[in-house]
Amino acid sequence: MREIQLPLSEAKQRLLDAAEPLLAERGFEAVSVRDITQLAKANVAAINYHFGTREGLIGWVVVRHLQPLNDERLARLESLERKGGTAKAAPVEEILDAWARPVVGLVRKSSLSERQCCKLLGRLLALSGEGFSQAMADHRRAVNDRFLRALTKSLPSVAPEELGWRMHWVTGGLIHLLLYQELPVTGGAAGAPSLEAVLGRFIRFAAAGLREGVELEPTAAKKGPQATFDFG
Amino acid sequence: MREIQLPLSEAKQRLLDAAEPLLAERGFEAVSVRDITQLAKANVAAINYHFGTREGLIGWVVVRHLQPLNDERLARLESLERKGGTAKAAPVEEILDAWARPVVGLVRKSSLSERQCCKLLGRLLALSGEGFSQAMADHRRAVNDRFLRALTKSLPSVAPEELGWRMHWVTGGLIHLLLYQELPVTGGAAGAPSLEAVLGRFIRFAAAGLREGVELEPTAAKKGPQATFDFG
DNA sequence: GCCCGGGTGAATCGTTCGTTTGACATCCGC
DNA sequence: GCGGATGTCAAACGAACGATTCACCCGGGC
Repeated sequence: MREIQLPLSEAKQRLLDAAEPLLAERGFEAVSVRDITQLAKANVAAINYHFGTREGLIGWVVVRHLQPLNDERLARLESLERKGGTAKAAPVEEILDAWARPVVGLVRKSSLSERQCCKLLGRLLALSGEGFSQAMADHRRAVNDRFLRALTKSLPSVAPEELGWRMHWVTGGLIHLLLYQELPVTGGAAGAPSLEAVLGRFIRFAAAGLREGVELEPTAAKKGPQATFDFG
Repeated sequence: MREIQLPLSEAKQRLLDAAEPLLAERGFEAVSVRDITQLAKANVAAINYHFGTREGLIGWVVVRHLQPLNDERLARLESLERKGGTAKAAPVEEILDAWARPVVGLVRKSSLSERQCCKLLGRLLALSGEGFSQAMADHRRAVNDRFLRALTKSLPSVAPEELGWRMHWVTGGLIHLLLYQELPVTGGAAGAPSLEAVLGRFIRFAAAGLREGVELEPTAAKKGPQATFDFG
């Protein structure tokens, strides 16, 4: 499922680099091809020439960010499961860490500012699969399934369907965190905490929510039908 | 702060009734005045005549839904605090109930379908105060402050700033719940649970997250500076 | 030298947008 | 009956949109 990262022509690169901060700040609907080409110092026709349509460019932005995110999520989860062996289930915090933490790697690697990259990622995640290519949508579903399975193994006393709902809400929390990270900071006495710190606190919060109702001595797992659950 | 609900002319009413399902389904940017007037069987000029501008109409939609929501939230919280007296703090679940549950009342009362009303409310909450009138923004801030204060009283061992962050994420969860309620349902063995049921499970989940780190015997509250925190 | 394909440029296409205009309809107080 | 609000209507406005056209430039192969 992991696609090769084909090298972009310099022109495509420049157009994408111009588009991304605009899309991050204003959202996908509020950016015109003229805004992008003007910032990229290119001609209006350039976008249609290189990407076919405006939506084609948006699609590139989507895969350029969500593909690495989902790849890294999967890689961390697999590393986690390899480390623990097949028998032992990974702790919830570590699963959530593998799920949420890759964001900081993307933000670091991106040429965008931290604020802009977070906003862009938040907007992309908020799409929830709408308007994705089939391959992207399938990949996303697969990652969701893998994480849900890991969580089910880690929290056998919580019904898988309930875990799906809870991850759905956790996803909403992460999106809100990425989109409006600056919101709660205003007026705070201390300075804004770093993204890593906020994510750490978010993971603890989310883990507690996922664990709700779990006794210290886990009851036997009630194996329900393994429904496909798309919590994104 | 509670504004009088001034009666609308029949034309305004009809335009708003036509606009709301469209805005719910497609979002605020993807609905044109012609879409609205066509559905309302009115003339294009009607919107500008009755609401000044397109944004004026959107503003009416905002207050028509968020004002009652925030009013009901405050009313329930006050009723909760009256019931418990000034000394005892309300349980987290009940505070969250007062915060989240009013949406089902709005959905019931609305002429929109449950799905559309939820989507519209989700979109409105996702605005997070952007593009609100000053009065609406102030009201929202006041409600947030009240709830944060109540939670701080109920969970004195959690730093108020931390509670602000956690409510920020809970807000994201609620928005995601309202916007994509249908998402996790596909493929589930059982039918879709009702909105009330989902909200109840969400409240339990959120309460567990808010309580994270709280010991059974609460430690002494560390009174930090009461920063204004806008978690919406 | 020559051509030819990849790429750029200015200009323009047709469409849709929010808003405005001015003529016309309707109703109420006088 | 008549004048003046109060709305509604078709038509048109200017601006912005995504997309396209066509002339042009430039580098490597024949």
